[in-house]
Amino acid sequence: MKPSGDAKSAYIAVATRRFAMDGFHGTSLSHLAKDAGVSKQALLHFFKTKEALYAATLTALAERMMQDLIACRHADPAQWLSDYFTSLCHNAYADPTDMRLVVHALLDSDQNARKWPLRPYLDELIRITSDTSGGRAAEVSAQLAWVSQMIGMIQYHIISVPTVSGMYGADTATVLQVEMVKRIEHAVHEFCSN
Amino acid sequence: MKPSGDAKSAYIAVATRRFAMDGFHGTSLSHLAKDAGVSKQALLHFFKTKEALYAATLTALAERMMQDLIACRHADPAQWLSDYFTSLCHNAYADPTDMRLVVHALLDSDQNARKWPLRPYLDELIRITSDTSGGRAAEVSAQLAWVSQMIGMIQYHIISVPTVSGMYGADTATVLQVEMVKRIEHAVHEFCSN
DNA sequence: ATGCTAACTTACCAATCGGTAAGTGGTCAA
DNA sequence: TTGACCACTTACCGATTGGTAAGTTAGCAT
Repeated sequence: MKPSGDAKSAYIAVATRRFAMDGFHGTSLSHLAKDAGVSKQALLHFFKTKEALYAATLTALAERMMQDLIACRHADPAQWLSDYFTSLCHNAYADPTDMRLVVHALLDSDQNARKWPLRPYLDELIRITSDTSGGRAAEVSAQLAWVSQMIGMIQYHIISVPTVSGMYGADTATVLQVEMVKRIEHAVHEFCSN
Repeated sequence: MKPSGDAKSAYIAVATRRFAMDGFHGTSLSHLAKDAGVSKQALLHFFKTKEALYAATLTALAERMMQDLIACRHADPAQWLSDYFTSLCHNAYADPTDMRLVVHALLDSDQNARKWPLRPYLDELIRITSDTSGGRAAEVSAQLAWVSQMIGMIQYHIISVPTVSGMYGADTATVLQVEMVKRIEHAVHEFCSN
C-alpha cells in the first residue's frame, strides 16, 4: 500500500488544478475523483468535506508561494524583490494555476477562508520591502500598497491572458506579456531607487 | 401588465449582483428567481438558458462601463483619463459589483464569452490613451499594456478589499484604499507627462 | 366578444450535487 | 494467526440543479 502522504498530496495537486480552472463552485467531487482516477469517497476519506479539501489546497498554495519567495533570497532586498517578481511572472506564464487560484480565493473570501493562509507570505513580502528603504521606516500601509499593487499587476495580467488573446489575437497577447515583464522590472527598480 | 423591457432589465440587474458575488457556477436560477420575486421560469421566458442570461449581464456591463467612460469625456485626453480612473475607483468602493463581475468573466473566459463585449470599451480607452502622446504614435501594445495595467490595478484592488480587511483589519484596509487612489492618480499623471 | 400574444405559473423531469453507511482487501504489529 | 488499522470501493441518500411541457392570466387590436 502506498505511503499515506503521497495519495493525499496527489489529491491536493489534482484539486489545485481544478479549483484554479473552474473555481470552488464550478468543481465537483466527481470531477476531482475522475481526474485522480479514484472514487469520490477516496477524497472524502482524507478530507471530510469539499470545503476542507479546498482549504487544504489553499494552505498548500500558501506554502508553495512562501517557498518560491524564500528560494529567491538575496542579501540585497531590492535584488531579492526583483528576482522574485520576475521569476513569479515567468513561472505564471508557464503555468497560471497558482495565480488563478489566488484570484478565485479572493473572490470567494466572504464565504470561505476565515483563516488567511497567505498572510505569512504577504508579511514576509512587506518585511523585505521595508528593508529596501534602508534605516528610515516608512508607513506600513505604503509598503502594503506597493506589494498589493505588484502582486495584483502580475495576477490580473495572468488571468486576463486568455481574454486578451481572444480579443486581439495570440501574437498581440505575447507582445503584451513581454511588455508587462518590462513594466514589472521597471516598477521594482523605480521603487527601490527612491 | 408591466412594459416588456422593464422586467427584463430588472432580471439582468438581479443577475448582475448575484453573478458578481458568487460567479456563474455559484449562482442558481432558483436563487435569481427568489431575488427577483418571480418563478424560475419567468427568467427562462426571457433568457433561454442560464448562459444566455449570463451573457446578457456581461453585455449590459460592457455598455455601462462604456457609458461611464464617455460620461467623463474631456477635451484634454490626459484629464479625461485622470477623471475616469478616479471616478471608476470611487464608484467601485461604493459598489464593487461591476469590478467583481469583470474579474469573474476573465476567469470564465475559456468556457463562456466567445463574444467579447468589453472590447469596444477597451478600444476606446486605448484610443484616448494614444491621444495623450500628441502627434507621435507609439506602439499599440504599449498603450494596451498601460491600459491593462491601470484597469487591473483598480479591479484587483477592489476584489482584494474583503481579504485585506480580514487579514489586517478594516481600518488598515481603509488606509490602503486612500493610498491606492493616490497611486492611481500618480500613475495617470506620470504616464501623461512623459 | 373574439382571438392573439406576451408574461408569467405550476408541475414535472433526468442528472448531478455533496455526503453517509457499510463493507473490502491489503499491511503490519503482537 | 489474529486483529486492528488504513486506503479505498460500492451502494445509496435527499436535495438541488438547469430545463421542458402545459397551462393561466392580462392587455389589446379587430
